[in-house]
Amino acid sequence: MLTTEEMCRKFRALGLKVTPQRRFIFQVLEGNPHHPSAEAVYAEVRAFIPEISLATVYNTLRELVDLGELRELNLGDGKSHYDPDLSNHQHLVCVRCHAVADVTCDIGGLTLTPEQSRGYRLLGTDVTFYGLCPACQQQADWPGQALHLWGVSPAA
Amino acid sequence: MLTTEEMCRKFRALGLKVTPQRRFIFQVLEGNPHHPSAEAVYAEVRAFIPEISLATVYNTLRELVDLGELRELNLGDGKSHYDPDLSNHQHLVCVRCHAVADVTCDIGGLTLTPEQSRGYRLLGTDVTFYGLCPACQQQADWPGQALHLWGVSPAA
DNA sequence: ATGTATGCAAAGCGTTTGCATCATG
DNA sequence: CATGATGCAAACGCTTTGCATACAT
Repeated sequence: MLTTEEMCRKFRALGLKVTPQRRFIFQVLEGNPHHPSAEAVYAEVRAFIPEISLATVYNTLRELVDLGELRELNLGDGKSHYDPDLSNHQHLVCVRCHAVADVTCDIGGLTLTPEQSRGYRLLGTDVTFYGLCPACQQQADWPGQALHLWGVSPAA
Repeated sequence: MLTTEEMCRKFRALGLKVTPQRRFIFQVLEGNPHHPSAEAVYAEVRAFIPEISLATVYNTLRELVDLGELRELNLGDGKSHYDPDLSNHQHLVCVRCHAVADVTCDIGGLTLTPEQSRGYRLLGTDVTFYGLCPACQQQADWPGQALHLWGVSPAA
């Protein structure tokens, strides 16, 4: 994502208005490494604008996603998470507590042959790694059955 | 997933009961290549048991997923899809109509170094390709902005 | 006979939308 | 001043759950 000031300029250039609500949302997202959910962004922005509504947060997040300034992530917990880091990186997600670590790994080898792509025009590839984070490995109460929730290929 | 008969045996062995509802759900899923949603499974099973409830379908699908007999897929359309094919394969999803093609491509090169895995115990890797299916490439009404909805690394 | 599964309906959760009001450009 | 954004609350779609009844074992 661009910096807050650059985002404000971009919004104005597109005929969109820069409200205090939007500016604070930009600010909360700028450089945010925590992959926050909409609710988490809402909570953070409320520290600055207590009256902001959750709907405004959702609307602004969607605009940023549509503008290509924000990545929407599915971490498997049923809610969308948002990542302002547009650089080529992947995510390593804890299947138990949904903690996320950024991973930079070369996925250049992942190409589809013409037979494999079946006439699809390939637009992008999502690679997500699933595992147990250090903290959750300590916990004894993990049933161990939930890997299947993730539609995942077994680890090598 | 196992065959319907094998699934019935497995359920009984686990102390779970084999009802006509469950047997038909197994049957609809067995070898099903269509990555159906819960609603789609419900529709198909209703052809055999018109009185079955959607809740029963959801409950049985979840049991199968928990038993590791069914893969739950997120195709980006907001609902879960189910895949009885447990073999190592990936999915190529149309970002416009959510059509799905199975892809078998070697992801063995996707390994994380110890520094990359940050102490996580790696359980699996999800690779999903996004693109435009042949039919949707014909449509002119595609805004082309929605790639960002997918948290995706740009195509090579 | 025991205990689990079922159907139904309601609740739950994340997200979107309608509408009157407000404020940016 | 005109258009687009806001807040609120209601609606939404998917999924889960509570409960009384029915059925598999």
